[in-house]
Amino acid sequence: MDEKKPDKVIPFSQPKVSCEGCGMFQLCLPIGVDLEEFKELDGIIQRHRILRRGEYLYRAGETFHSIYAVGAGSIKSFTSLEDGCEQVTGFHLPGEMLGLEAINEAHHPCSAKALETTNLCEIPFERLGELSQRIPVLQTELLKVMSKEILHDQSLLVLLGKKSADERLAAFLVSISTRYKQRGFSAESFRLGMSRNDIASYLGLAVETVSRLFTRFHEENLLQVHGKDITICDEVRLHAMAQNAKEYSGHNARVQ
Amino acid sequence: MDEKKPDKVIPFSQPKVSCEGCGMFQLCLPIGVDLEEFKELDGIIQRHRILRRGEYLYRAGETFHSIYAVGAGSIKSFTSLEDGCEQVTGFHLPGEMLGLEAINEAHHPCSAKALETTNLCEIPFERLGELSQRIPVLQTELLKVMSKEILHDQSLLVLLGKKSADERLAAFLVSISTRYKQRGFSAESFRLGMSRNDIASYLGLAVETVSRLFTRFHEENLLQVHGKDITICDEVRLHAMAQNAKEYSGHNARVQ
DNA sequence: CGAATTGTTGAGCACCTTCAAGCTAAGTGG
DNA sequence: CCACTTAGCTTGAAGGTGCTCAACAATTCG
Repeated sequence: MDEKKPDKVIPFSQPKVSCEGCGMFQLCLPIGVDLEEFKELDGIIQRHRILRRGEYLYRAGETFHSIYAVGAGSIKSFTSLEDGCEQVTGFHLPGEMLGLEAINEAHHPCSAKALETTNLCEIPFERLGELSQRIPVLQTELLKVMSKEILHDQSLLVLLGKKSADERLAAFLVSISTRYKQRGFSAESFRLGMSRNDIASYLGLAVETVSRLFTRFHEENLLQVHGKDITICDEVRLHAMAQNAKEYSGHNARVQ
Repeated sequence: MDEKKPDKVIPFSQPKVSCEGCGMFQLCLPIGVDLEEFKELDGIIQRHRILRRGEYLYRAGETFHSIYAVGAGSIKSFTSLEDGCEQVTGFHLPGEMLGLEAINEAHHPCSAKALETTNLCEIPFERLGELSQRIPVLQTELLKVMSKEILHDQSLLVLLGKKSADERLAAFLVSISTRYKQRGFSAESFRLGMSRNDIASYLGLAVETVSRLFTRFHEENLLQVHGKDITICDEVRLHAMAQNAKEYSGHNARVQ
């Protein structure tokens, strides 16, 4: 795990970049791991697994080995219900992790599928466990990532439990926008990798409702919508709406 | 479990029972921690914090120090929205843990309040971190508990995203029943510590709807309902309903 | 280019919410 | 101990939000 032959530079073809060379470097395991420690971590990570649109990363029921970090592209997590329909439980954008919900069990409780061509880092959980035994910061980071996931799910609970359809879509867009921004991408313009169906499932709405909302948001000059390409026009109002759809309308929300 | 100094018996007043003496012993940190290790864990746990009905364990925004395990009684977790109304995010029964969602932040993202007289063990997170650095099994267990929480939240997402009111209440009752059973209590008869309002919030429904459902379930001989005291009469049908309300009705669901 | 999948739009209706009133239970003070 | 107050629960009636069904448009893909 320590001694490294100079295999860092790979001839060509497969873009096998080490974490240090990866744009997502500070993002996957955010901070505080010093360089020596980091090399150990780098050593266990299996880099650049690539999936094409529609391919599965794992399926519900498969045995759990690794957690994953998204490099470029996007992934959806979902559970399939008895009657065949899916409930989308999360979208994973560049720099985000997935697979954490499986740690408790021997097998994955949900499936993960690429929404577009996506590359990921695979982190064998067994070895990550050993490693974080030795590297306190790593343990803390791991717990934080999991805690963050819990937090995210709970904010989703509020969304599904209390919010109207308007508020849900607004909150969804704000969330995506914020996450892109954190990763250094544009917060105003982005492409939604997922289908309207996926969005509807995630937000607990019918597809038709989501579709109607997009056109209405467009008419109200909140957004520019061209299929999957979204541009946020009135960020302030969208934020206000994400919290409370009734108060926003008409008069501008007070400008922060 | 073998050599014990006679410090087990405490003079009197404050019922300061060690974990070994606690009925929830194997439940909080389920398994596999050997005795020596366990004593270390036992050493950092602050036992028997007691709350009366309505008292807060912590409030949203307070700084995070500890996670908690419920001994007897029950706790609700909830976030308060801008407009004052609450979204209940979880109920915590004997043997279950709470506070995990705060690990990522310095402060608690939600509040926790006792639904009845409740005693808890407080586990300072800082020291638990150090300890699990030394005791691999403990680290694994901690991750598992968190992963389980994620899993639970995700099953709730499905509930709120896809299920009808009938299915939601049925699933809720099945969940409570199952959890009591796991802890060695009756799976058929139990008292719901929370108000109808709390249940409604948790399930994303109006209070009136929940109330109506209880009376309907009673009329259909699924349950006996006397205020907060519930007895499950037709467990099979309730289970079937929790998954798919339409298929269940009339004809018996196939018996497992 | 044609087939298939995905997205949009419209109309009607169902489920659940909202509003409103009465009821029960619990806690308080005289 | 009872009257009073208050909060919580139940029940009814009306209305709206979002769903279902259905047809059509647009996009993707072989």
